[in-house]
Amino acid sequence: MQWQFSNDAPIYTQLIQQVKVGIVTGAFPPGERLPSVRDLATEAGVNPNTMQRALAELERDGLVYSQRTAGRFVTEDNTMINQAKRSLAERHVKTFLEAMLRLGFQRDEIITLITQELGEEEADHASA
Amino acid sequence: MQWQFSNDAPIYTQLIQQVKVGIVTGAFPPGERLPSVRDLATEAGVNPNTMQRALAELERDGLVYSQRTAGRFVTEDNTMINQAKRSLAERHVKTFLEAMLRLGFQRDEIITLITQELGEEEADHASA
DNA sequence: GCTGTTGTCTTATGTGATTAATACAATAGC
DNA sequence: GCTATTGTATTAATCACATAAGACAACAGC
Repeated sequence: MQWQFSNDAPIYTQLIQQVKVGIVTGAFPPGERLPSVRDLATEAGVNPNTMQRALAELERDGLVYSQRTAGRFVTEDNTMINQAKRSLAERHVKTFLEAMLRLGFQRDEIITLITQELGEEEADHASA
Repeated sequence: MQWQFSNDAPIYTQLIQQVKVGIVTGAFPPGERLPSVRDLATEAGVNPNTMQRALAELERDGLVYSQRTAGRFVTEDNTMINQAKRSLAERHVKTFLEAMLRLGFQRDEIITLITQELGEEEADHASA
């Protein structure tokens, strides 16, 4: 798990996002025990309280659950995880398109920019 | 000019973004005088100091300039404005694609999602 | 049963963002 | 020239975020 933060948003919200991404991408598989709050905090380089806050919020979403002293676990509900993934993707798509349309870009221009950038990334990977 | 803020980022950074968008979209045309700091602040529902901070930063970017007591004006440099627009777009595209690829979506899946969403928006507009 | 680890809670402190309330010099407009 | 408006600066107060340090009950594992 790679942890990195920007300074244009609260750390605890970024923690929520990154753990969530870790879950939907399988870095934290369904049913698997997460490292303890303290360990995760150390790993991410944040205060245990901050990590606790993020995990508590993920628990409210149902993506993880805690067993008093045994630790914290990723949900076994694959449907919920897929739902979370689809939800994340949809929000990204909507946010992106809203921003681009607001800037005045036409639909075909957006498609063009996307395919261009995808091509470049592919080229980058090939040359790397 | 529509002002709205989320609580997951400092207001002054959101102000910077929104004024910048206003400039590149022509809501604030090149060379035009902006409302005073106080008026803009009132309009946006924020403190004048916060608006001042945002405008000062836009001034460092060169998108606006201030004349002591006459007010603040949008740059007449269309090249700079177009450059800002392209820069904003590129950042949106990159951020979006990074997020989607990290979630594990394939290139063609991304294209599909985009075109789907664009189709729905078109339908929305048509029905409205 | 003991012990260490777990999630959880509490209190205190520091920092940055934001608001609030002014104040000032410069000057456009009359 | 006067005056109101302008950008700009200063100081203080408030709030959320983040850290720090420590405490507690519960219980898994021995």
